[in-house]
Amino acid sequence: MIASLKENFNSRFEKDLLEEISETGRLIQVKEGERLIEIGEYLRSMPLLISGAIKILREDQNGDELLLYFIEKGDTCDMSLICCLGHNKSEIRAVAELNSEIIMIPVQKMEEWMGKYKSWRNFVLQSYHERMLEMLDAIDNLAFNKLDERLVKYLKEKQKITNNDIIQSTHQEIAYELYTSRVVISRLLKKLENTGQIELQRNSIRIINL
DNA sequence: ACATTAATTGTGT
DNA sequence: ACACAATTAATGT
Repeated sequence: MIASLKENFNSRFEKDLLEEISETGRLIQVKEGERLIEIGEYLRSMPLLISGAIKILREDQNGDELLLYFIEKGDTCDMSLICCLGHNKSEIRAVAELNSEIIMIPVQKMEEWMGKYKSWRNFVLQSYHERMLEMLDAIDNLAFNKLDERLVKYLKEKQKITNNDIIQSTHQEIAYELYTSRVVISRLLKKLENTGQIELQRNSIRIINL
């Protein structure tokens, strides 16, 4: 566990902290599609992502999902940070996008470390800041209805987390994540194909140049 | 190997 | 948004 921990967080955390993490955290493995956090749940530990990727979703009254953002290795889930600290219910759902490894840290410890380790405090604050900016960006895109931009961003993110130029999803799945209809996605993808940025295949999309 | 069905994608209204 | 055609994948016989 120490090894995988160091791989991702070595530069960020001091030695003592790394040790404490490996002592108190437990390493769990999740399979693709598994739900980590459900809306309304109380969180008693916070996740550090070692490998893989997690997607964070919001749900509306009808039970429809909207993709908020992805978490990659080396990140944590900021919503769960807030929930833990405030002892609130989760406002979001977390689903594993890929098979992933996660270290779960109990709330008490993370509170303790906030005072004890500067690197921990910085990590928390910085990732919180990053996510905040990303959220603002997402809100902009929603407000101005730039669906094509959202789609491009989605494709890029997916390319990044899978480390693969070929994206394995149907138009329907993408539409569901971006909260639109399949037809809209199909048309937008077609445009991107015509401008030579992607190549469309059945059940998959190849990214040429975004 | 073939036929049938279901799912995915493209397009016009 | 809806309807439908065309294409492809999945399944059973």
